[in-house]
Amino acid sequence: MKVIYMGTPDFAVKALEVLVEEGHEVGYVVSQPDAAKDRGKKVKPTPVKAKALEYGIEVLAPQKIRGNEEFFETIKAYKPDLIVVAAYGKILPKEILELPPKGCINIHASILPRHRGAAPIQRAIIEGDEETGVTLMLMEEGLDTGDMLATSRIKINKKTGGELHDELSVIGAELLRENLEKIEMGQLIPIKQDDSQATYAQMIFKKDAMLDFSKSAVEIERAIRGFNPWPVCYTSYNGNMLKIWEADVADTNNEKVPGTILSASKDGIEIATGKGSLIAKKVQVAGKKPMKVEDFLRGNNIEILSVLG
RNA sequence: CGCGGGGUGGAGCAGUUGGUAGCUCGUCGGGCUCAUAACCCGGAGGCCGCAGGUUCAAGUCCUGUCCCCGCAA
Repeated sequence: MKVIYMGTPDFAVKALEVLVEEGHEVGYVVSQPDAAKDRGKKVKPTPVKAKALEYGIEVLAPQKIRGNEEFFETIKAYKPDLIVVAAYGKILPKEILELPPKGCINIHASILPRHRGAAPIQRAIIEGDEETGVTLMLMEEGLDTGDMLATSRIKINKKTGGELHDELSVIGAELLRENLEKIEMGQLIPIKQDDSQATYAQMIFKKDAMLDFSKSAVEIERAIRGFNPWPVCYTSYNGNMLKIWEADVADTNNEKVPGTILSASKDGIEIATGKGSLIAKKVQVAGKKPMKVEDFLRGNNIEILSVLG
């Protein structure tokens, strides 16, 4: 098939590889415009763009999609059979959705209709879901509201946002691979989403990762896991930023103010929360790499009973 | 050239007004002990990121360079 692929971050790289590996003609790859990011303000291509360039595929990175005549005419002239989208980052207008005969197919990192939207992977962890997955769906104008074509499920267990992200990226790409032929043949049966069960996974901002010790230790641990490796839950200790990369939950009940450091040893730094206590296992301070509490304590003194936040 | 912190024995940190390096842990050997992640004794291990400069003398001052990290986007 003649395919146009739209995607931006790491999550979307695998699916592009699958399209190429399966022998489809990817005429264009559409990605977000390069932006000055990271330390030093260096402009870097998006992961998907980088992969496309490796393949020698022409990359389009329009600033705007809606009302962009030049862009629309370009892809229209290509006459794609199918458009595949994975974490592209922009809403596609109706005219593009209706362009390819086989439709626009999206790879979404959740079992729809749960977690529609921007950050389905992290939100699934944070909200304590037992499992999540990937959904292959036909796109329509609403945000992740289209009919579902196929799903693949996976247990979350104690995975971090990063681990789950990587697994779902592969699972999503494989789900696409398994269904490409059926898509081409029109053999998949679209299943309507039950809108009454829909939830939205809001985009994540750095401030979302600020720790609130008045919550239960269980909830906090999930946030720490979900926000790892980005933005990483943080609090402050003596006015300095302290990130917590990994933590366990303990039943220990106490009367201390949430955020109070109860103890500190090689086994972790125990912190009082609204319910139960949290045991930080891996932490990081500004300018340093994340390190096990055991290592951290060798060179840093932690004052017991001081309060974080 | 966006702002800032840092690169010191395997790990995490100290290192004062420049005078050849110290702590905690680990590690190796020995001892105590029913036993131990405990305790005691002893040992190994560092061209102090790299290059140059100032100096009688630099981890410690100056310049350049590489790498890591926090913030901001």
